[in-house]
Amino acid sequence: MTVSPRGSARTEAIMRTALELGRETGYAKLSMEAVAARAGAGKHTLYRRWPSKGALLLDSLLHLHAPDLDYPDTGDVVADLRTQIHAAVDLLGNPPFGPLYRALIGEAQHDPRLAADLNKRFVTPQTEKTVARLRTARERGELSPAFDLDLAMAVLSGPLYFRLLITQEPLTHAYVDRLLRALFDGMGA
Amino acid sequence: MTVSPRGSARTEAIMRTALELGRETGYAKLSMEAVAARAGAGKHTLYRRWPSKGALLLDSLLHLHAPDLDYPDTGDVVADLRTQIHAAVDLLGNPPFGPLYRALIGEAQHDPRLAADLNKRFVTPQTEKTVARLRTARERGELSPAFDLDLAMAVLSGPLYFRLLITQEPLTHAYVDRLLRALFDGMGA
Amino acid sequence: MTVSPRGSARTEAIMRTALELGRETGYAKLSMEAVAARAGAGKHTLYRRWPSKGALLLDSLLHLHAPDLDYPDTGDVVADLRTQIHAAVDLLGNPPFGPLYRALIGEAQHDPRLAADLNKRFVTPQTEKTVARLRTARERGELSPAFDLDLAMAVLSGPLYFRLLITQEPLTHAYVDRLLRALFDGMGA
Amino acid sequence: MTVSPRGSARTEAIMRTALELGRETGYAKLSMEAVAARAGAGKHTLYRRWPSKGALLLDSLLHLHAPDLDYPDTGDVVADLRTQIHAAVDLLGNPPFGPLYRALIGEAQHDPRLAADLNKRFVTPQTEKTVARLRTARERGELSPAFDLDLAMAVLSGPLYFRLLITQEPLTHAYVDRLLRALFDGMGA
DNA sequence: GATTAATCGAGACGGTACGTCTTGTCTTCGG
DNA sequence: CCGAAGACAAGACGTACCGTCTCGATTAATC
Repeated sequence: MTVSPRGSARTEAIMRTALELGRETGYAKLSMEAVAARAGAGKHTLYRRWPSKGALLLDSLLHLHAPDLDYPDTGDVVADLRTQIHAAVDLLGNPPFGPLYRALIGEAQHDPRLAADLNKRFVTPQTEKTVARLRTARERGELSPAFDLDLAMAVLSGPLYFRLLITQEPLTHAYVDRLLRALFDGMGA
Repeated sequence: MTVSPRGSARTEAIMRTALELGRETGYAKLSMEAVAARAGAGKHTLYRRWPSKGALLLDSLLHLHAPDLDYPDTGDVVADLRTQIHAAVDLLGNPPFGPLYRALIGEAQHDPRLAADLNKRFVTPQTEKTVARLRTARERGELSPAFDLDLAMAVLSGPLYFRLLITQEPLTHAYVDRLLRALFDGMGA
Repeated sequence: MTVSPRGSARTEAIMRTALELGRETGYAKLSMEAVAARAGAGKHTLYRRWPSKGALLLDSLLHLHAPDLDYPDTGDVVADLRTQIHAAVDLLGNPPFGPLYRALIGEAQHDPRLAADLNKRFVTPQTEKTVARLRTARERGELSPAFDLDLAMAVLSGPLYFRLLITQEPLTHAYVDRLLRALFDGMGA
Repeated sequence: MTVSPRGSARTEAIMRTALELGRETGYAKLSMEAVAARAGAGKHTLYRRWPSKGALLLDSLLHLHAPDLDYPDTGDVVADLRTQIHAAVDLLGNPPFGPLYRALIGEAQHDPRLAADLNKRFVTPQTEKTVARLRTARERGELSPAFDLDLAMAVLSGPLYFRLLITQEPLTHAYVDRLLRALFDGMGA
């Protein structure tokens, strides 16, 4: 990608401003107009780079809070999952990432392009890392050959997103641990 | 001269119009203005009843598609959950309820009052019914005394909402069955 | 509990409230709605009596500040005119009558019915009194038989209204005296 | 795609539309909304230029009917005044200027900023021209050194405005002539 | 005194316009 | 020649009044 250094500097400044405003006023009150004004940029300059405020914010979030959610591999899959999901939950459940991420998912419900982007650039990579770590464990025999990797992923993520988006209860480490126990030790039915 | 119906007649007519427009144009393009115009109502009449288009749509959805998601009790808890969650998934995963419900959850991400309403009037009642049915089963000894009711609820709901809101994969009966099997038979870890 | 007065008592109370509000907020911010609310009256009760806020205010002004602008007849026409026009100018040039009267004339520019009422109930009676006093003087020989009564009237009133409505300079006794001198002694052309 | 004219072209088009609508529907029924719609302009574009419909109409009237009321100087002050006031009366007493001018004066009664503008941009310049012509005559000795210029001005204008705004009798040349005669020949008191 | 009939308050209702805001496109002009 | 600055059309926002209309509750006049 051949962007002039001046261009990318401009781009970064705008993204920084977007996050700043997002943090201050919340996503709902954020407008391309306001970001342009605050950043001292023309609106055209924003629209040239991002098609919507959702795209701008997604980009800003990923560039400036580039989440480092890579999996450790200590040999103990449960411990590794625990480590990593605790980190994920700390990221998603707290400012500044959390509220903006929630807002982006909200926006994505009426904007299919944003939904696709969000999936492609954040959700899918994360889920794939988790599935990959589980697969490694299954290959090593830590998990039964019939272990349903995708379903396990969903059982871990789903309840967290449900809390984040629906009930808005806090995402705690304790809750993650309950989920892991249920997943690997069973519900005791 | 045409007399405007008062009170609840007016209210219902507006809600019907709101859903109609919601179905036609989608939530994003819906405006209080348009609903008022189509319903032949003054804007004030809408704002007198609902503080936002989110509130209007939530109300419309619940009044006019009053979901009948009561649990059967055949004595077999797994079969009963299956019956009921299949029904829930048919409702949430298809028009007209599905898309509008998704949109409302989206809107709720920037509107705390709507989020609270959504929980109070739809989500919480549904989860409580599920938890109640599970509790009955536990009291009868169908489930172990240590069975974590809330967690089970979350394991069933979470992945469905994750599909609905994040990955937008279809909500199938088969997927529900996979979840139920995982919950009651374990993951085979 | 609260007793609603009927008939003319109600009417007077509303008029009093109208003037009160007019004084406080100015004519522009006055609304039938506000008068009704402040007076603890239904809007219907106002519209039953007056077709517009202009009509209400005109009525209120004339009933509650019933101007006593009758002419003295001391035998000296100039002195009598002077007395009376000084009084008129004190009324029109000062609160509460002045500002509301100005506003009514303003409103009358887009409301022909109000214009007609204003003329019939206030302006014409006043001019006729002046003309009558002048006619008496002419009949007594104080003025020449060719003296143009209507024109004299206009020369006295016109400049005062011009100040009131256009330049908004104060209406002073001194200015009235200058006008009277010009009228009776000539401009010295 | 149609390109919207910018700047002064847009401004003129809007003013033309405003007068057009003013003529058709009258000032009272005129709305910023309607002007914007008819002109194919956004409402913001109107509000960017004028703070109120009064300001818009005043501007429109002065730009598009720029009254040419300059005084001739034939050496005969009475004849010159007569010529010029006849012209003024033709302008003020007839459409399209007359009714809109009346409406503006009406509006100015509740809008001090409009009142100030009206004075500054129309009334004062006209009166000053008249006073200047009279002053020239006084300096030449056509009028007595004691001749009260401002008062003469008021005696000529006042009755005309009185007719325009209060009694709504027509502004005729004959009436102007009566006024001039009274002013220069006296009332014959 | 009981029964009408009118009058009242309260405020819902369909409308219209307000003045503000944001969106995404298009122009202008300075560096 | 690019980019800031912002003009522009479009149209929704939420508010304010308009004048009409129900709705019961009071009140006064008639029986």
